[in-house]
Formats: sequence, structure tokens, C-alpha cells
Amino acid sequence: MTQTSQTGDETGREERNERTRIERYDAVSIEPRWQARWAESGLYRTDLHDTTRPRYYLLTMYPYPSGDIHIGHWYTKTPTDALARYRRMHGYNVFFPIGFDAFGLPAENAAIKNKVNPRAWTLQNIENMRRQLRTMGATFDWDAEVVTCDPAYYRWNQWLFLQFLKAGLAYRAKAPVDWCPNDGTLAREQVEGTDRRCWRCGAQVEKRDLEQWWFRTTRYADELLDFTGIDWPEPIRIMQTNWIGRSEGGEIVFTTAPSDHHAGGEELRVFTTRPDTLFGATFMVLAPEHPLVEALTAPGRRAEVAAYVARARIATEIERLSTDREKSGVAIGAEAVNPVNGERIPIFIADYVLAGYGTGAIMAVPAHDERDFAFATRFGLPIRRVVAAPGTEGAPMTEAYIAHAADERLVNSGPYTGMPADEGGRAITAALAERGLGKAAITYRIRDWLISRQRYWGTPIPIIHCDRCGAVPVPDEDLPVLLPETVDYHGSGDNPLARDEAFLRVTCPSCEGPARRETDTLDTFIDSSWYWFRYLSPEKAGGPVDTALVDRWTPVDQYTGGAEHAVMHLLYSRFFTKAMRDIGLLHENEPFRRLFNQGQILGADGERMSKSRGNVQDPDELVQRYGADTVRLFLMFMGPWDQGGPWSPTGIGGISRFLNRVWTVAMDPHGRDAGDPEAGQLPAEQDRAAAEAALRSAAHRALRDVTADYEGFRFNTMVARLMELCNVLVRYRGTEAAGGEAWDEAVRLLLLMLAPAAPHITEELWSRRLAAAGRAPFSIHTERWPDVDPTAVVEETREVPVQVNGKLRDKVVVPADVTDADLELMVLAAPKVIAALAGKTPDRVIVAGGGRLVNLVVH
RNA sequence: GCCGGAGUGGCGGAACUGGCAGACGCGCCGCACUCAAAAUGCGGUGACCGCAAGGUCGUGUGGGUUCGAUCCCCUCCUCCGGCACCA
Repeated sequence: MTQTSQTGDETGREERNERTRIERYDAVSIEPRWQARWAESGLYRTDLHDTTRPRYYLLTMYPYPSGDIHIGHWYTKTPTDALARYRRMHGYNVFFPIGFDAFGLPAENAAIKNKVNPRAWTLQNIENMRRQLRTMGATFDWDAEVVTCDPAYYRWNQWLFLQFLKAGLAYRAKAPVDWCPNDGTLAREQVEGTDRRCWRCGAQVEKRDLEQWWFRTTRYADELLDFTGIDWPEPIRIMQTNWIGRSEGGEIVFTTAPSDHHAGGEELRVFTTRPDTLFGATFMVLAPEHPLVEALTAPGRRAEVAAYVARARIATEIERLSTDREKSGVAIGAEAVNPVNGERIPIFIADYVLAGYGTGAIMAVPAHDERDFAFATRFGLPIRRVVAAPGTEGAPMTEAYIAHAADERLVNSGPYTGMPADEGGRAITAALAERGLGKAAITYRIRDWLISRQRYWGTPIPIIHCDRCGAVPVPDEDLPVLLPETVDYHGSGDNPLARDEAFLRVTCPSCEGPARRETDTLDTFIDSSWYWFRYLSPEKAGGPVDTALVDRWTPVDQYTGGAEHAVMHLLYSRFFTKAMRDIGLLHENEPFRRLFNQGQILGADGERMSKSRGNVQDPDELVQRYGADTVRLFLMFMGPWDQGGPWSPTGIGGISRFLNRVWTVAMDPHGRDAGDPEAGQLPAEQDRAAAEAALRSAAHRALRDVTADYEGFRFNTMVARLMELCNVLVRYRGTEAAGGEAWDEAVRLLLLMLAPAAPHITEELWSRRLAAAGRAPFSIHTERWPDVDPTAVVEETREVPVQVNGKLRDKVVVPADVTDADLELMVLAAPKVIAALAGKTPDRVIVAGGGRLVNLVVH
């Protein structure tokens, strides 16, 4: 007896275990199977020529192949993949490509450090990253892949460079670079410390002028300020606007005064936004690099001036530009003549005046400019007020007066005295213009784009230098100029290409005399400035882009990526689009119609994830433990996508449990859980019909909200809504409401809504459910996104919170279609409201938000 | 210094257009199931007072507007991002 009973128990337990094991959600076995099936069936290969459906070009910033995918890549890419799937379910022909930003410094550094070939290092990393990217279950169209270090890609960088050159959009000019006497040119990050030492040999680094290549970004300055037609986040637009930095003012011509060492009469042009303050100019400042400095310097001042110029060359950018630093400068022993009153003012050079902005020279008006004020104070120069609000004319100045008071007037300004400042400014500019001594002018902070890099691992600039013919473009038929495979990149800091004789020596295409190749390579930002166009025809041999496809498929409908690229990459991409338009390759003005900047995942320590800090989270181990769907959902659930934040795996178990519950309600509607005292019973006051109505209502309300959340990139609340719906299903599981039509519809909607975010489990459950129903269409990801049934969403009754003097006192349940007047009566009859009113009559009754809340005001 | 963004329970976060602060999840507490544990399920969980009913306080700080403010305005503080003498 005892024995039998024991055996019976054991059999029962085994049966249960057997059953749970078979039914268990096992992500690790499901996921690779579906990934293989999707790849085989070509589900995500986009037919770019299909015109039967509207196009949708979804672009995620392509990764740098650093070697390993980390959780940050998942964070940026899996929600974008969810969007791709979501759009497909809406009937769009979605193009969602991926590639690799494969040129750049890390490969070169790895080469030097580990004695590996940069190409081999990069290609191996790419291979590894492809494998890891596939584990995301993302719907990348791998057929469109672009790898920028492939000659098939970078030859078009070269071609575009030559076209830009032809169109006057590229040019060659001198520019200062960081120069080490031992190691040659250095990248900015190779200059260390405030005293500017070479990272390798420790020698003092200086600026040296080298001939370098530029793109004329300034030509598009005004057009780049125009954001009409693109839907970009306000902060990014502000950042770009500030970066371009348009300012309006005037250019005023001073002349040099004659002196005992100098005949005078040279023009000195200054740019100012405040021509109204011209009478307050008490000295002039030139940038140390200003071309006239040498000619104007008095013999007795030469030594001091030369020393100052030399010092300015070594100063770090930061040091030089720091606002806190005390002003420095020296007088050059010459004077300038103010065109408006003939006054002679001394000329200084000072490094607070920048050679690259405006004309590299300023008229200094210490009374009305902070920097000039600081300089004048330091060197004991006169400060003359020329703008004043009434009553402040004679007041001593302790700081520059900049603010614009409405009633301020010009003072000490000759014939202009008494005019409002802005009017006076216009009058002064006009008078000077008449005499040819000034004009209205606009300057920009943005500079042309310096594209030369003294680096190996990049696109060779297709130029040949000939002593007779100068800089000669490489003929089209000789493109690409291939990057030599094996060079000696282990040597000193100079560009290895410059030491490669085989690469260097070449005959001039023009005169066939001996010549040498350009050894600089292109800035890698060029690679990323047009790569999305190339995705459309990665194999195309006759040109960089297929114009017809570009016209049909761009601008990119949605671009997602980090805000750290707010200025550089996104501005260069806009420049390229306009430049490519102007040389006839395409017809759009903007590259990306809509932009979303997701946040960044930091290490658990709150710092940027990096191998050197040892705070990198490897997604592989999470995927092996929980499955890709769980990791995807967890990253989406963490918080708003644009926020990012420190990585913490805390809570991933909650997502895992959620997917298990989804599995359970989909697979086993009639099962019951031990431990629930009410298991199998409908909630009190609900019959089966009411329960089914509640199920439908919950499903359709979830659908309404989840749809809005996908549209708004609110993945965290999207997941939360799905959890709520799942919780409702769990509540009804095992009751008489389970397994019916309403139940099935709710499960179906849950799976469809979850499919973009968790593609594997939903595909598995979808196929099992349909197989059980005798059908097996593939796949859930080609299903149409469901429509909300508005009738399912309306509710019969509504709970209205009641406040007395703004404090919550009661809630009343009223019919959904109650009138304001009836609502007021019902509210006044509520017992707690009566108590709170303590016998008084309300002075005001406010029914707010269409009956959403009632507030009673009583004194 | 200037320009952006953000500060909400023990934690991640939610709150539509000015209308119930804390959805959803984590953690924690209690219970059920179990010989036991794990897993799972059920219930609770902002703070303070109270046996309870209930009350008071509460969205970085201080003020303002409003019947009503996490939300709008002003002051200040902290953190993050960008720019950094741009005349």
C-alpha cells in the first residue's frame, strides 16, 4: 500500500516534469532555427525595384569594426530593427542595410602595437562582427553591405574627390598641422599635455604649415542653416546652427599711418558686428599670423614680436582659446588710421584674435567688448564709451557695456552722436561704403573642411605631384589608386606611405616626366558622408551611385544614431548631399528626412564602455543565457531610447519571466497555476461575456497604445503595455473565458504587437498556433499590423476623481456618456464629498478635461 | 563663460494638451505549491501619524501664475552633452 502510493506519486511527478520540459520556452534552440529560416527564405532581401509598395529607407549608423559587438551595438540596433519589422507589417517595402566604417586610426594603432596588417585585422574583425550581428535576429539586408576599406568603395571616394576638385569644391592650401621634429606630423590626440609634447618621443610639438586638401563646405554655409523639410531634433539643429555661426556686420577698411620706418597706406580690413562703435576704437589687434605683421613691425619691436609669434605657435588650442587666460599681446610699433575720423590708433598683435575668422584683424572697442576691455585694462589703453543709456554717459566703466537698452544712444561719435545705436551703425556703414571704405559683410564660424590626413589606413588622395605640371589628378581610368598592402607602418610617426618608394614613384599623367604620388589619405568622415547612397547599388561599377535608385529611395526616411555625431558626421553628410546634387549625381537637398538620436549605454561605472576600462558588457553570454529576444526587450524596456545610461543587468529576469508568461498563455490557455486561491474562477461580478469583453477591450487598448509607442520610439512603454496585456491574459487563464474567440484574438494581437521587438518567440508561437489550426503560413513578420476596433475600446463606465479645493477626496463611478450637469449632481451626492464639504456649498464647480476630473472650490 | 538636455519611491522608469503622481519592471516583505529548495503563482510595498476608518506630507531648491503645477514663468543648486576669446 505504502509502496504503491509512493510509486504513484513518483509517476505523477515525472509526468508533470516531462510535460513542463516539452512545453518549456527554450530561446536558445528556437532562435538560431528561425534566423536560418529567415536567411534562407530571403525574407529581408529588399527588391529595390518593387514599386507596388511604398518605400521605406531605414538607416542605422554603420559600426566601426573594432572587433567585438558589445551591448551598446545591441542598444542602438535592435530597436531600429523593431522599427524595420513594424514598418514592413504596415505594407512598406523596407530597406534596412548595414555595413562597416572600416578605415581609421584604431587599425593602424593595432598594426603598430601587435605587428598585424591593418587590412587583415579589419577584415577579421568584420567577419567576427557579422557573426555577432546575426545573433540579434535583425533583418539587415546583407546583400547591400558596404565595407569602406574595400577598393570597390574607396575608388568612389577618389572619384568624388576629383569631381569636387573639378567643380571647385575641393582645393589645396596651406594649413598648420602639429609637427614633431623627430616624428613628423601628428594627429591631434598624439600631442600630449598642456606643454604639447610628442606622444612617442616627448619632443616639443609645434604648428607647421603644410599644403593640404580642403573641401569648400563654406560655400553651403547658408544652405546648411536651412532645415526646412527635415524633421530633426531641435538640439541637433541648434548645435549645427551654432557651429556654422553666421554673423552679420560690416567690413571696415583702416589704413596704416606713415611713420619714420614705413610709408604707410596699406589697407587693414577688420570685420565687426558693431559698426556703431567705430568711434570707440582705441586700438587695433591683428592675429599673430596676420600676413602684414612682418611688414608693419617697427625695427625696434622685431625681436619681441617674433618671440610672441613663436610662442603663439606652440600654445595649445585649449590654452590659446581658454577664456580664463589673461590676455597677452605686444605692440608692433605701427599705427592705423580710423576711416571715420582720421584718428591714429596703435596696432597690437594678440592671440585672442584668430587668423581664421573674419579678416584676422579687429578694431578694438574696449568700452563695448569684454575681450577688448580686458586687453585695454591689462595694457593701460584708453577706454572710450560711445554707446550709453541716458544718464550713464559720464559714468566710469568697470566692465564693457554690451547689453542693448531700448533708449541707448551714441555718444562721442561726431555727427552720429544722439542716434540710436543700430540706426547709427547703419548710417556709419553707409557713409563708409560711399567712400569705398566699408561694406556690410557676413562671416561664418564654420571653416572649410580639412580633409588631408597624414595616415596610412585611409583612402589615398588621387593626385600626382609633378615638378613641371604641379598637382595633377589621377586619370579616371587609373582609379582606384590602391593602398599598398604591405608597407612599413612600424616606423616612426610619419605616414608610412611617404616611405613606400614603389607607391611614391610614378610618371606624371600630363607630361610623363618623373613625379610622385600624394601620400596623404582622406579623412574617414568622407567614407561616412555618402555610404547610404552606395547601399543602393554596392556593386555598381560605372559610378558611385545609381541615380535612378537614389532618386527613388532617398532621402533616407529614418536615420538613427548617437548624438555624438550631431555636428561632424551629420553636417558633412548634408554637405556631401548638396555637393553631389550640384555635380549632377542626385536631385535631393538633404540626406536624412527624419533623425532620431538614441542615447548611449555606459559601463556599469558610468563611464564610456571601452576595453581599456574593462567595463564592456559582452552580449553573447546574455544571449546564451536568456536568448536574443530577452536581451532585445530588456534593452528596449530599460528607459527612453534617447536617454541611454549605465549598464546594469538587474531586472533582465523580469523580461525573461514575461516571455515565459507569453509562452504559457499562448501554449496553454486552460492550464492553472497552483497557489492561486482563485485559480479557474472569473473575477467576482463578471460572467463569461463580461470577461470576454474585458479581454477584447484590454487587447485593443494595448494595440492603440503600442501602435502610438512604436511611432514615437517609446519602446519602454511599448513593452510595459504588452506586459499589462499579458497580465490580463494570465488573470483569465484557466477560466471559462480562456480559449474562446476573445481569448484567441487577444493572444493573436499580443503576438503581432510583440513580433517586431521579439521576433523569434513570436514566430515560433505563431507557427505552432497556426499549425495546430491546420495552417502554416510563414511568417508572422509578413502579417499585416492589426487595426484597432474602436468599439472594443469604449467603456461603459468611468471613474472620475473628485477634488475639494484641489485635494483628492473621492472617486465616483459614472456612465461614460454622462453630461457635465449630471456628473455634478452625482459628485455632490457622494458621501465622502459631502463630508469634505462639511455642510458648505461650493463656490465653484470645475468639471475639467471633458469630465475627466471634478474640482469643488469652497471657502 | 555660452548653448542644449536632465533631476520623480530602495532601483530603472511612467504620467496624453495644466487635471487621480509613482503605470510597467526590479528589489524587498508575506502567503500558496513543495519533504525541502528552485521555479511558478497570489497579495503587499512613496514617507510619516493611526488598531482602523482616515489624515498629513511628497516630483532637486526657493518663489510666482492657476480652481488645480512633475508639466508654464522667475531664482538658485547638481549632473550629462556640445561649444569654447568667432570680434
